[in-house]
Amino acid sequence: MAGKPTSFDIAELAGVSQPTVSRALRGSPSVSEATRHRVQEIARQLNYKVDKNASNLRSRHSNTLALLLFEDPTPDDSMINPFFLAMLGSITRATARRGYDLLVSFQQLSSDWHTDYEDSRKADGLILLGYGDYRDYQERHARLVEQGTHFVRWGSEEPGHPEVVVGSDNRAGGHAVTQHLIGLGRRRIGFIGEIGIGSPEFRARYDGYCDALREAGLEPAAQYPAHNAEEDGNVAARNFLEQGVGLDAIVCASDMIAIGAMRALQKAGLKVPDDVALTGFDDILAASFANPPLTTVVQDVRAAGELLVSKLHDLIHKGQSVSEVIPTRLVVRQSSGAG
Amino acid sequence: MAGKPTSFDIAELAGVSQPTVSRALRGSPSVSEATRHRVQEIARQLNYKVDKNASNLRSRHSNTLALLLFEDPTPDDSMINPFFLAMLGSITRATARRGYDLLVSFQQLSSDWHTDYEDSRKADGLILLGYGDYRDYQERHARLVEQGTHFVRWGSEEPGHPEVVVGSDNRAGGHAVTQHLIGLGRRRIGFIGEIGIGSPEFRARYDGYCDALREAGLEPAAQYPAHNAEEDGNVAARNFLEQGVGLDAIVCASDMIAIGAMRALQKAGLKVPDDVALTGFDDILAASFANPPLTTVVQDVRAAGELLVSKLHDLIHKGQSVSEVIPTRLVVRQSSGAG
DNA sequence: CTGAAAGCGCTTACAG
DNA sequence: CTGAAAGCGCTTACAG
Repeated sequence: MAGKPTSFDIAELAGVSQPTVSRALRGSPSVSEATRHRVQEIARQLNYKVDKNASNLRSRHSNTLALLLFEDPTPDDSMINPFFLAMLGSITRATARRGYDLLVSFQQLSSDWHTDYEDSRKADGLILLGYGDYRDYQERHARLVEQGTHFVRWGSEEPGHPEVVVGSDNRAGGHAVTQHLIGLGRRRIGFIGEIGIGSPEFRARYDGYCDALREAGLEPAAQYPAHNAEEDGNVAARNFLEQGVGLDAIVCASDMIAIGAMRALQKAGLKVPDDVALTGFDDILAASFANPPLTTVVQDVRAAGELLVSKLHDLIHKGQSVSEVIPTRLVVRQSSGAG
Repeated sequence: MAGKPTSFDIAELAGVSQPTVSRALRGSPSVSEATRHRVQEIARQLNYKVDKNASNLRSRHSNTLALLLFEDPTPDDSMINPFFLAMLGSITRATARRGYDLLVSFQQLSSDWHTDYEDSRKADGLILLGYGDYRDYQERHARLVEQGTHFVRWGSEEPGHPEVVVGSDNRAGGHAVTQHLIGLGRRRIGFIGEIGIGSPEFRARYDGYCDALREAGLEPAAQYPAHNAEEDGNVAARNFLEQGVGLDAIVCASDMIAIGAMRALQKAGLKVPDDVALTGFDDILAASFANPPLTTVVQDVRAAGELLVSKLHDLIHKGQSVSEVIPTRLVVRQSSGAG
């Protein structure tokens, strides 16, 4: 027996047929306990492992999930958004718990990702993670649905799309954090973050911000676009300052944006939170180390990973599942001026 | 043609044999350009993708790399070390650049990882990433070598082991940061971090710390163990304080440890850096947001991912490669009391 | 440059 | 409970 042992080698040693080895190793109930024990013992001794390519080919599923991470407009090689990195960790754990392998891939929105994984039978299903420009995404999305690909997406539900989406309650989060600032006496509250069609999650946070203001009889004071990057937050805050918009608080669409905005404000000699209160969204690790520490909205990353995987599992095995919105939670630290 | 198209479907439509389709799609030079064009065009129209399970089975390689992330003694479900998360991002990018798929898996040091991937032909090679307890690792390591598994490891080279290792120059990093503190006039400098056999990287940082002190005619003032976690750093610093060890600086074996130590010092009413200077290692995102921002040693994560993947590639295709040490770089921020 | 044949190592009917 | 046969969809000799 040269090279790696096969099921035929085990069969010969165990004195049974090769299919019986296959059944025994998979724990089929139609194999006698004695046979199963003998086969498993021999397999163990020979360090035999089932060839996944062969078994996947025959059984027509791979027991593998693919995580496709598609990134912002600026997919430079620098840094991945820390929130997605945390999601990646959580998803990896959740797939392992369910006995799947996980294939991870960075994607450009423009590439062929929509066909590459399930079509080539590398994966039984896809997890889509990213802030995608929705207009661009929609064509591909239609293809996925049409081809019967199993997939779940992280983000916001889009009306009229039957896909399974798991996401945070961004609107409630934006509402909670804005209400918190209002309760602390802030009145001229601005917002930093994209609110266009390409950024539905930021948009929902913005909508929650507007809701809270209107409930309090206030108006949105100002809004500046920014993608989820420190530099974008920095630039947006500088714009606020240059234009002399007098704000006493800024709700930022993400922690990275807030950290960038904080840098701009402090550089301009303003005190956070005394002159301007500042809040983030995500609760990435760095948020609690900002100076002052950032009041923010926690996204439950652990639940997110668990739900994405379990729903994809249902889609694969039961043919259906439903979207779900995960509650968010306000974390009050010093940047909002509480206490 | 029900279900997904196969190479036979393409062959029939193109009026050639099925092996010719296979060759044309792989860009074999022994196919006429006309045939190749015709086949590729038909494949595109039908949205045909080569079945990876079949091609892997036949060709006996998977074009997939597996990243096995094995974690610290306390593999709770909480959080993955941010440095490893950054490495994960970098490795994912590097594998994609080389056309490999990446399988990601968390491993317990105690589990069967050493056989599970290459043996089952899920991957052509393994990337091992983690602070492993070396004693535990060695048995498995021997098995990997013995079975001819292709693998590279992140970390420190171990004498007498022929494996390919990529890692930072931890000793030089520990030396540089300690020398920096000495240059600023600090004299009683402690160290927080494990230095046992199970933590070779922390140990190397410690050795560099000792080197720098001795060169300056100083002695290591104190050392406390800590794994790479905020809480461990916090506990270690509290121990220093309780025991009344008078220190004017502490070199921490990682940023997470330093952040925890900073919390303990500040809680005790000490000023960083005025009373005690503090330094980290890794340069995770949170390091620059600590208060005060953390002087630390940068590990070149991008180079790390690139080298791990290219060396594993060489191992797979040329049968050999060599270990490499990546230079580190000191980043001076305020926690060390400079400027 | 192309085709007919074989075979990678399994799992799945089917038969007993 | 077990086995003989077939076949998943490719790639690889081999022949021409």
